Amino acid sequence: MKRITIKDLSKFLSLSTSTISRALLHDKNVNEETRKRILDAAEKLGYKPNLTALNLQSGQSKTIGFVVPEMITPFSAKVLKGIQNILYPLGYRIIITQSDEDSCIERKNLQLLEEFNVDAIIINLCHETYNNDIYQHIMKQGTPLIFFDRIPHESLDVSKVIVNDYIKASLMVEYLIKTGRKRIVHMMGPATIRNAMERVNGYKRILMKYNIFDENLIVQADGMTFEHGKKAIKQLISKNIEFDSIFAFSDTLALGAMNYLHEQKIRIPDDVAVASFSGTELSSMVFPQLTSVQQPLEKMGEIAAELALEKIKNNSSPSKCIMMDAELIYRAST
Amino acid sequence: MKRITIKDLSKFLSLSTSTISRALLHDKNVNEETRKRILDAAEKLGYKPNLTALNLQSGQSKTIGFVVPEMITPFSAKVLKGIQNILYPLGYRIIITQSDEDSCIERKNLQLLEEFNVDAIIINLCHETYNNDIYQHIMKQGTPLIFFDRIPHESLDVSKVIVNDYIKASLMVEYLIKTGRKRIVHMMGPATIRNAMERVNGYKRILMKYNIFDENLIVQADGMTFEHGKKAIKQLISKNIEFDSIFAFSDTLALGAMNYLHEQKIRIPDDVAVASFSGTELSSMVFPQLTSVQQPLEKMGEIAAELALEKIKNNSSPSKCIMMDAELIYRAST
DNA sequence: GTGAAAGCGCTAACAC
DNA sequence: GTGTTAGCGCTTTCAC
Repeated sequence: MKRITIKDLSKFLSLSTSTISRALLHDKNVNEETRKRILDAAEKLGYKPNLTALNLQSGQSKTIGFVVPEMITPFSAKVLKGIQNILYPLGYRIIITQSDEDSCIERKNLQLLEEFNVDAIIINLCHETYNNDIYQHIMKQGTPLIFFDRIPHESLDVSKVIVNDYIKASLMVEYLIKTGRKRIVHMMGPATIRNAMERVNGYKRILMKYNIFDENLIVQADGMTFEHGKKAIKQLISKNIEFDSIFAFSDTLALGAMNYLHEQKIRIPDDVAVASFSGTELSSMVFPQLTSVQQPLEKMGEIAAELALEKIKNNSSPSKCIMMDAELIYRAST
Repeated sequence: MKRITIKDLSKFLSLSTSTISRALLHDKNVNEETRKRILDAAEKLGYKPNLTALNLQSGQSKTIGFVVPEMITPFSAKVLKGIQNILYPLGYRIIITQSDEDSCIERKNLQLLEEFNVDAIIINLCHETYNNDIYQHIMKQGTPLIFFDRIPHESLDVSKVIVNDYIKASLMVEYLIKTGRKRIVHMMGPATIRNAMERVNGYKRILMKYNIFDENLIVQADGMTFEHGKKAIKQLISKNIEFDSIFAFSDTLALGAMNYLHEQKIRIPDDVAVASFSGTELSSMVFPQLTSVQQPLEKMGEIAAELALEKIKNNSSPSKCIMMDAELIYRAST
């Protein structure tokens, strides 16, 4: 089923390919009559432009790389949706790679995207710093890098999309306090993730403000999975440290913790309230439904895509850091 | 940061572009000495082949479309992983589109993929039949269509990857009976999905075999979301129909049901056991962890990708229907 | 207002 | 064993 090309049209209409091209591009230098004939013929014969040829010509690959740490929660999928909203209508393809929270895989993914000659890369880091050399290498090649959610340290001059982790964590913790909780555990994410530090700092600030800070209430998950969350809370309990609530770095960690609490017949929220930070459907698919900081993920994807487009148009355009607002959603777990 | 091309190499080495090309392609018609010089230079200057040029040349887009009904559960992401395993190393891009369980969106997505001129499409249907015309249209264009999980009726001559829904549903239901359950509810998926019919038939067969079939125990969810599952079980309960277990069409529906049971303080599995059909991490992230039919999703993705490659190589190669084995995983919910 | 021709980066058929 | 050339589908000078 050979595709109709501009050449076919040119033969069919006994016109040069350039005229056809012009008509198709709405160039004014085409007789109205001719234009119509061409458009009709194109329609009738089912002409579709060959994107590959256009890309070769323009020197772009019209492909954007999207690098995410995981796709087990709907987090990345929602951001992806936003990116697609913006980029698909513009004819961009999106190549997705999953890093499985592993910096080595992330590294390989970035190399893969380099092979693919992507026009830009939108990325949510695994762990900060480990791959800094590659980020810089890629940028030096002239490929714009846009970060969202988990971003690297200031050192890199890149555009970013984030929420105010520090403030939102503070607000969530303060909310827990207002509902009468005093022994609030923070299940912290890996310290190599900048957001983990922001959130723990927000947490600390509030607990100190209310004079109820206790170092022992911070538990560090060794990783980002459900099992890590479960294990962390198990250890805490085995140490006989009392607590009446948990503020977790992510939905996944929170779910792990909740699962263990359930197993131990600890009631949520009666005995222990649970809150998290994320904003995916996951929070409302468990029991009890989870109170959490809801990030505007789809919107974040859209913004990230727009930042990418800006940089594609002009790579030396100034980098922006867009701070999005996030909403606290109160559900049954608190 | 202009990319190094074969022409640059040719100038740099004072050789023709064809010799360079040959060396790079490991063509034997190149002097060993020359070959080495070329490869060294390519390495040193950081030569990367321009995939767009290759694609234009070969007439392929080296792009595969992937159409899925949703990405809220990790289901599609796992299949995607399998597809990526096979296709990324071969230089294929994968374009993902999400249909949100809506046939209209699926339709638009398929049209989008047509614009992108993909070499093949791997698809998990929303609802059967509604878009049959488009499937046929696409195939007539010469674009291979590979179905997995939810497949269309026999009428289409396409390759497919599935599990034996009928048998596995039977086994799961039989397992529930063996654990002493007698009033087993089946929460059925939309009848427009072939698998829903297969699974309900498997369910029926076993209940009839044990002489405990009761029409009232089949509830039909109006859709595929968590809320649909919740609503369906709520209605059942409001009708005062007694039951001691649920076999749900999908994880998502099962979770909705579980949520409602929890709300009503109905104990799982003590009062009501719950089992589902799927095979994602979701089943082990809830409480109690969910017994389910675990499909080898990543493997299914790999097979689907291979089937796609077969068809790309030779579109008239015979269509295959690969039936994968699925495992019953017994967890705390039963 | 239209056509001829060059060129994007690469491969392959054809010379030599 | 190497070079020349054409061509993949398209846009875009440059002529006329």
